[in-house]
Amino acid sequence: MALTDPADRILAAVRAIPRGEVAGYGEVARRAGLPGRARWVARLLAVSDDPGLPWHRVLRSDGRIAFPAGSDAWEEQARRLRADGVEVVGGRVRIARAERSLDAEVWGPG
DNA sequence: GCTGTGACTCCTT
DNA sequence: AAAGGAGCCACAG
Repeated sequence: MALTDPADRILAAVRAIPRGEVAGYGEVARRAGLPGRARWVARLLAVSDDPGLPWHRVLRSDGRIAFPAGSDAWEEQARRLRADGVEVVGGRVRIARAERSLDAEVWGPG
């Protein structure tokens, strides 16, 4: 019954994020087989006391840190990400690319 | 059991 | 790029 618990699957999905990479809350939820439960992912990370949990690799869907900019938690997450080799600029991770705007792809300077 | 809240996400201005 | 609004789910009062 270990991995049958949704919470365990979510935490497992977070631990599965390789060092140097990041994932969105919604993405983690999807990987755990729980689409639409991004908020639950966030809450689990908040209450989890597992020191080995790479919670800092989980970002918002737009590639930004979910904490208020400048807060202690925000600072620590940015620091941990840089320690992972992830480039953080202005609270945003360099990799994440919002390709949610299909119009820009079709009508923009494509 | 209803209400407010939040480490969320998507769509529309 | 940014802001407003609706939808969403788990939890505390």
